[in-house]
Parts: sequence; structure tokens; C-alpha cells
Amino acid sequence: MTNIILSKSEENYLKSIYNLSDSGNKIVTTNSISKILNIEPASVTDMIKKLSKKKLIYHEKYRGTKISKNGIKVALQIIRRHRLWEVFLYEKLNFNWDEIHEVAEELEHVSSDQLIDNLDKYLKYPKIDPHGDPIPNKLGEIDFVDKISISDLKINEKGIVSRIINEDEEFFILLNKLNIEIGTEVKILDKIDYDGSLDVSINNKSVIISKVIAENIKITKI
Amino acid sequence: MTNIILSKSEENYLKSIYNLSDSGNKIVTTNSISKILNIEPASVTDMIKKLSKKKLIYHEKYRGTKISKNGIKVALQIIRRHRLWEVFLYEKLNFNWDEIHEVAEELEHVSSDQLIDNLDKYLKYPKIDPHGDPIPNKLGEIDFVDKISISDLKINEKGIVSRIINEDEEFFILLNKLNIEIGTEVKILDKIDYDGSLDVSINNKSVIISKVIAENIKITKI
DNA sequence: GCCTTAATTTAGGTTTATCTAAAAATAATT
DNA sequence: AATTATTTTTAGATAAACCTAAATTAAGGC
Repeated sequence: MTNIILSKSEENYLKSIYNLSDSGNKIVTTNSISKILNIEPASVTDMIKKLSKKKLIYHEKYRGTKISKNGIKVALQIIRRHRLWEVFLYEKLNFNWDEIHEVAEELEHVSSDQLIDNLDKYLKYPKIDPHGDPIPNKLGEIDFVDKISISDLKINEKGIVSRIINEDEEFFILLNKLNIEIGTEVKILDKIDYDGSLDVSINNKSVIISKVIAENIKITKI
Repeated sequence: MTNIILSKSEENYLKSIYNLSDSGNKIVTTNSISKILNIEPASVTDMIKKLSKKKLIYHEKYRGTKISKNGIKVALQIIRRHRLWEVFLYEKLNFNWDEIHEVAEELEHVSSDQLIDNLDKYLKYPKIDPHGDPIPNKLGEIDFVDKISISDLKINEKGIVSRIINEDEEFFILLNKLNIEIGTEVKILDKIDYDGSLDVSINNKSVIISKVIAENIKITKI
């Protein structure tokens, strides 16, 4: 239970490595970290050495990086903080859906257990954040409801949007334009073989969405 | 209205300089900044140069530092953020009076105008923080209710505690022990000439407090 | 299996914010 | 006013987190 104290940078790297690793399963490349954080690969290598020394990740030269058990634990606490702040911003401070991520990126690095636990209580122990992502509890336990995407539906099947994967601002703006949010009902009207695009009915209006977008919108089938 | 972006360190220096300057009036010494921030005088000199270049302070070699008009404006925004977070922690997250300062020290550096303005609204535009300190508004306007201290009362005079000056944790613990908080009624029973200590009645119990403590507890005379 | 390409690491450099030790300026004391 | 003490500044170093350019290793095509 020794609480390691990490710098903001270290926290951001660890969180990215966790996210890229598919919940700690996959090996992560230096380049992928570089791309996601917008930091040169050489700098990533430096930080990998640092986090390895702290036993938060394992690393073999030229072979990639794997997050350790303890690394996962620490990463989940950072994610917990991030998602609780998102709930707060959305529910209490009336931030829009697409504005919460950026501010939560900053707030997540304020590391006071008391702060986060009291915030959790204040928000009534939410299970998901405004994007539908599950919030790890104090012990790092998290529900892995591995949902299906819009792209998994067949023609004429329906679903309720439950989770948005991407956290890119442009993506949010697009979703707003399409009137897609958590809880929206969607129905597949047609699949376009040529590029995998989908013709989807949203609020009884037909819209075309690309394959990539459809894969990033998780749903519950109805 | 150009919003200068400052680092956490720069913000901490500027806030300290403002606080030491008695609302921008006094000239501040390098040593006093060094002491308050627990940073060596040589490092303080470096930062003074940096803040001077940004026109947030004026500085004459070996002669001291004065905060500029713009510096005051920026400092008041940092103080605004700090105090609003203190209100939030105290009122919403049920932090104790003596626990809020430390966490607010971190939260105050998250610089999003939208965040602070929405928080302000959410808290219903509070005028004072849990220590009784006034909260600057969005425009940097602040009420200077220059209150009198317990030490200003004469024997048998009464007052209501309205503001606690010190932000040292030990001081808060002491006040808790003495059952002194904002709103507490105090009455002077006796003054001890020898060292300036005061015999004060708090909740009908007589306690002795030192001169320094009495000076740091502001009151409204009744 | 060799060669080209792509990924990764090393080497050396920069900026920010700190430090220590020494020098310079100001203030205090006799 | 001269000397001593204190304050402040300068000079040079260090750690963290970046960078660019060059070297090394691994991967893929033929």
C-alpha cells in the first residue's frame, strides 16, 4: 500500500501506456506512446527507463513495454480521478460533454486521496463517466463491460449508445452534430460494402457514418 | 485582457509577493519571499528577474520588489481560485477547516476560466472563504474589510470571530482545540501586561491566548 | 538470407526551477 | 567613519522533461 508519488509527466505516460495496452494485456510500442502524447520517441525512451526503474512497467530494449501489476493499479487510480472529475464537471458545473476532458486532464493530477474519496461520495459513487466509461473504485476494481459497437449490428438491428471511445475533440463535435449521445437509440438502415460506412437512423433521421466512427460508438443491443 | 499563462512556480511566487506586500502597498524583500516559500534567496532572485521581465513586478537591485498593477490583477485571480476551491472543499466535500488549505494550493493552479466561473456560480457567488477571507470576483474586485483583532479589544468588550489570518496548519489545530471558529463569540476578561497575553472567554470558558494569536484572529465588535 | 526501411535507442543539447558557494552591496554597531 | 554583519546577487551545478541528429536493432520484401 505504499503510495508512490509520480510527477504529472509520469502519470500521463503511465495512463497512456495503460490505455494503449488494452487494460494491461498488450505490449505497447515506443512509437505508439510517442504519437499519443505528442512527444518525440527519444524522450519516450527516457521516460520508459524511469518508469521501469520504479517497477511500474517492464521493458526490453527494442522489444516494447508492458505495464506491471502495480502499474495497472496506479494507472487505474489516475483514471478514477479523471473520470470522477468528468462527472463533477458535467453534472455539477454544467460543462458540455465535449468540454470536460481537457479540464479533467489537469484536475486528475491533484493527488489527494481524501479529495477523491470525498468527491466520489459527493457524486454518489457513480459507476460511469459522461462518456459511458466505467469508473474504477477506490480499490482499483473496474467493470469491463466489453460492449459491442454500432458496426457490430446487422441491418435493421437497434441499439442504445452506451459509451464513446475516442476522446478527440473533433470527434465530440461531430457527435454533437449528429445528435448522438449516451442513451441515443440507433438503428442500422444499410451497410455500404465499398468502404464499410453505415446508414444509421438517429431520431428517425438517416445519416451516414464511417466505419471508424461506428467502431468507436459502443451500444447495448435492444 | 491578454491572459498571461504562468507556471505553477511563477504563480506561487506572485501570490506570495502579493500577500507579503499588504495588498500591493509595501515593498517586499528577497529574504521574506525566500522564507515564506522555503526556497533559497538565490533562487528567489532568479524568479524575480523572470517576473520583472513579464512586468508583473518591479525590482531594483538590492532594493526590493514591488508588485505591479497587472501583477496584482493576476495575483487576485490566483487567490480567487484558491478561495473558491476552499469553499467547495469545506461546504461540498465536508473537509475540515484545517484540511482545505493544502488541497486548495494544488487546485488553484488548474487554470480554466470556465472552470472557475462555473464553480463560482455553483457555490452561489460566495463572498468569503471558510477562513473569513474575502473572495475576489471575476474582475479582481475584493472587499477590504480591514477588521480589528482580538488584541484590539479592551477588557469586557465582546466580538464575533470573522477571519483567521494565519494559514499554518499548527495554528488551525490550536484553534480547533480552543473551539475558536468563524462566528465564535469572544469576550476579553483580562490583559496580562507582562507578555501581552489575553484572558479570553470562549463559550463561557476562560482561556489564555498569546498576543501573536490574538493579533491573527480578526473580529467584528459587538 | 541479404538489403532496405522502419522503429528504437544513444548522445549531446536546452529550458525551468532549484541548489551551494562566493562575491558584492547595504545596513548596523561601535 | 570604519568595521562587522546581514542581505542580495552572481556564478556555476544539478535534475526533470523535453529536443535533434546519429547510431543501432529489428522487420519486411525480394
